[in-house]
Amino acid sequence: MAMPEQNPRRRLSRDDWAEAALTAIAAGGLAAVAVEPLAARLHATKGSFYWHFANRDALLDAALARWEERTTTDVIGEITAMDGEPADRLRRLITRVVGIAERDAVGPALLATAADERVAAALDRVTRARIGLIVALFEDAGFAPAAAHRRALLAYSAYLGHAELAHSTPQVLPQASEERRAYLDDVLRALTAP
Amino acid sequence: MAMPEQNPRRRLSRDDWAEAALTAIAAGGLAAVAVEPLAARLHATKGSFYWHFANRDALLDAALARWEERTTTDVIGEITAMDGEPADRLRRLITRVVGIAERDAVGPALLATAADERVAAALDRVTRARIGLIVALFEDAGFAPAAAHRRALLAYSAYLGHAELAHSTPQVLPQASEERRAYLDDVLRALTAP
DNA sequence: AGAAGGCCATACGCCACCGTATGGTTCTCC
DNA sequence: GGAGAACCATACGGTGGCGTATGGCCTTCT
Repeated sequence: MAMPEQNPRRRLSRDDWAEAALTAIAAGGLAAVAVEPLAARLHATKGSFYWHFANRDALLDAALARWEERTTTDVIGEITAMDGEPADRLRRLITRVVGIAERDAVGPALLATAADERVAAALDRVTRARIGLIVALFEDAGFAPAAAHRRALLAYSAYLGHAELAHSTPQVLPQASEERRAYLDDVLRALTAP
Repeated sequence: MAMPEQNPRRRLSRDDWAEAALTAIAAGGLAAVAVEPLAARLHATKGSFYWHFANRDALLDAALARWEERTTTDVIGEITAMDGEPADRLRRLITRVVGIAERDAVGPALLATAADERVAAALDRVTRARIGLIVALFEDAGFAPAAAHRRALLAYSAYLGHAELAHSTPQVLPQASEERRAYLDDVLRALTAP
């Protein structure tokens, strides 16, 4: 719940607005991206906004691009650059990515607004990139392509569902860190079963 | 995309409005539930709405209650009333429920609006009921309580994720029915592994 | 120092939606 | 077949958000 827009910075950048838009999406979905309320949160007015952006749509585009890069490019780069056993890499990907998902609510919010064309396009790219990464990991782990794809789909579905649970009804998820570890172990065991 | 509100029925019931609200939620999230557009779709005016409901909030409550009953009570009743091997019941639950999920977009839309108190409450009840059912199935299948709970969580996460994928980027899911069968087999195998 | 342009506040018209008020239809039941 | 209730349309004021216009400040460069 950190609100980085509090510091008394006078002049705002385009990125400040995009970031605020992402915060709004996480909090209330696409519909929550409204220029005037955003301006209020940033202690500015529409005058500032409409200098940086042509309109609300342009802001959405910028926010989506920002999210897409942050949640795909960065993580995927980190994992592919990693070495070690496939099982280890899978484990690290999961722990890493689950941590991110539990903090960031933008993804779930966007999934609900897949009706919007631009959102659908961004989701499509992100989804394929992520699944592609997981498929590669399973293939490295020795699964045949078709089987690897199925397992990757299952793994990614479980990831998405976990992210949803984490931000909608987190109480049902294991809280204590030992329980979390046991759960992760079990998930990995199931996902990598014969 | 069936729009059941087309038939030239003159007078509307409370349930007609609730149903239209659910359709709107599925299409555009909570924010899409707007009285006047809904009235237009139903070929009526606000005059009708405000006779049946006190305000927009009352409509949301009614819609949520309707969804909650439909997606919990009904399915759970059907499965618990079922007999047969645990594995069979699990399989039938999955096929049954995945079919529903792929058609109905209300769940994903609500997950994105968990910020709303009433939505959170409904989600909490639905989530617990569903997970409870799955836990019971895994226990019947011979898993110890803790392990059954972990597996149920994984299964339910996968289900949620699958629902998300089905309505946001369905292209990544297996399309042909043989592929779907192979995928389902693999998922069941993974979920019920040692 | 002063001019130019980057950055922002204020004020305005517009539209979509909410909720209310009020009067008209259309059922239902005797 | 007429009274009362159920149901609905129309019209209205209020609010919040979008986008534009315009003028002012603040920085930067010369």
